[in-house]
Amino acid sequence: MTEEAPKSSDFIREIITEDLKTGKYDRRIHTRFPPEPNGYLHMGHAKSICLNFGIAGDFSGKCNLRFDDTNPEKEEQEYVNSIIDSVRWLGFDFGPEPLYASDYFDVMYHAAEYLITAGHAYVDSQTAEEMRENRGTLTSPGKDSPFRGRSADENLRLFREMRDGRHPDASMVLRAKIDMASPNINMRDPAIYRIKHAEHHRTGSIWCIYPMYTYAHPIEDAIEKITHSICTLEFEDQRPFYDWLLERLAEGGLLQRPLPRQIEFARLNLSYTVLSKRKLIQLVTEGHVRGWDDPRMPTISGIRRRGYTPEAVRNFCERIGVAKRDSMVDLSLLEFCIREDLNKRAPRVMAVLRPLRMVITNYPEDQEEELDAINNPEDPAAGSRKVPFSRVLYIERDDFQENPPKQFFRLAPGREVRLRYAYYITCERVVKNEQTGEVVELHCTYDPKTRGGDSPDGRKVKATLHWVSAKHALRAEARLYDTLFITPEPGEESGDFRKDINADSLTVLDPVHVEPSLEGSVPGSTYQFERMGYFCVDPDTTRGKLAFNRTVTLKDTWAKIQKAQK
RNA sequence: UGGGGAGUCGUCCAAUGGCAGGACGGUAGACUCUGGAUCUGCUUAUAGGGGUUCGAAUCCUCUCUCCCCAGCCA
Repeated sequence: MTEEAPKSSDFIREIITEDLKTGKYDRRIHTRFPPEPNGYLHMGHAKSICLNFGIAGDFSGKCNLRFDDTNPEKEEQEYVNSIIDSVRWLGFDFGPEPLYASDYFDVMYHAAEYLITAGHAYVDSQTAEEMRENRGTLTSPGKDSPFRGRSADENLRLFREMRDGRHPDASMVLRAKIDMASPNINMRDPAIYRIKHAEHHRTGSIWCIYPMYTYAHPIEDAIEKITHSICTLEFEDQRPFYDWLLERLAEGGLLQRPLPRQIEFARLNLSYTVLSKRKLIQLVTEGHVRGWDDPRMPTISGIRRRGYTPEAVRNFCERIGVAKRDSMVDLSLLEFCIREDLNKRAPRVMAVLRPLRMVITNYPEDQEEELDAINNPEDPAAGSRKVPFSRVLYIERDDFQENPPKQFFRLAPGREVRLRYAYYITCERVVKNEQTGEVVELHCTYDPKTRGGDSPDGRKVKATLHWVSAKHALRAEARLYDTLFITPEPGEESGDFRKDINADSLTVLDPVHVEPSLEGSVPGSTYQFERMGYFCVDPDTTRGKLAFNRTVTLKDTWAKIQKAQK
């Protein structure tokens, strides 16, 4: 079988294609996505997930979901659950169960004993401060620890005592013995095992020593026979150690070749948002948002609740590409992707967000009729539905102006417009609150001959308005979201991203009036509110009241004109 | 001032010695019972200098700028 080059390629897929050609890994491709369960997954992880699982798919390989759970103090089962959920939601299959680094603790421990025996590791009894001082600086070499010369026997004895709980946290640490003068600080005898008398979410209190990421990760990859270990740029300096460790272990016969290869790519940055676990956790704990799945959050659970689809996210990840240069992706691309997807699949409905009452004065008081409305012009198979019409309606407040500027061609006094799928109407009278001058109601007349929205005499109107029948409308709540931050790079100026938080990122509209066909909509279902945007039903919905999240607005030419005029 | 990376339209990604291209954005228009969608046009880039070559974004060289590394975090 000949491997076909994938359609969308990148430097990583090129490396893989080459490895396949040379038979380096016996024509086998195996990647992994290795999150630490210490937070919720976000869009940056989505990029990595799509890359790793995408490559597995492209090259008929496999991709493991593996929890990198080597630090019990920060990890929780709740995070494990949410991560599993997010990966599945994105549409990727890792089999019935994920894998866990903690399942390899025994192997890692024995590998450490081997390293000690072979003279490649030693127990250091320096304090953390002493270790830091002796590490040197970026420009000056480090100094050997006074404990560096301990015999293998003593090291082994001490390491076992560490394992057996005979020493308190931070009293000693196992270090790889490499070169304290290396220009690469990561090679200056990095710590590989530390003492932590902490309960692990999976191994409980079996262990009181835990491997460091630096040490654990290469071994995890090797155990799983990963071929290409793909990670982000900040691990680039770590690669020499990754290779060093695996080589030592292979030499000792603890691992078999071919060894996995680490490849680094640039992490995702998205304008007007933050993508770092530390910052996201802060947004949650400090109450800037309502939780990890707040629809304003760039977490997978957040965008999901916001109404994004897995298809849109995957498409986004494909469009942003993969490279090694630092970059900042425009939020507009993400929005484009979700509009593109929802345009094809979201049923259209009419909903009035900011209602203005309209009375059709020449429409009989007790008359009602049902008008045909198309469910999705992009999808003929979606069919049509009936929408009730009556004498009193709601239209959008923004669709009327008493003194319209030249480019405004919606409703105004004396002007005729179309009510979508209904009739042509003409504004005859504007009713105002005498005190405030606020427009409270419009009196209009309709042309019965235009039923359905077409004029037999061929006369044109410049605007079509959405509406709902007041009597039939369902009252609902709508949550409109704006970016969580007011600057493209939050915190860039001040150094504190919280200073750039958008105070108006959430607008709750209540009540909004939606057409009765929405009755009984279930959480997660998505609609296009015609002319307003894409909305999805929030889990907060109760039997009596629908709650909607605005996923994204429609492209709005009129808003653009208004903005340009300011 | 050590080491490791990276510099191509406003943004993201291509071009692997042979016409710098695509997408998003922006903009102008066509069409339209969503100021939506769709379609069309336009817009703008190889960090800088020197060199090799018939020919350089690509190779060599010098310079500049940006990012990462001094956790018993990952």
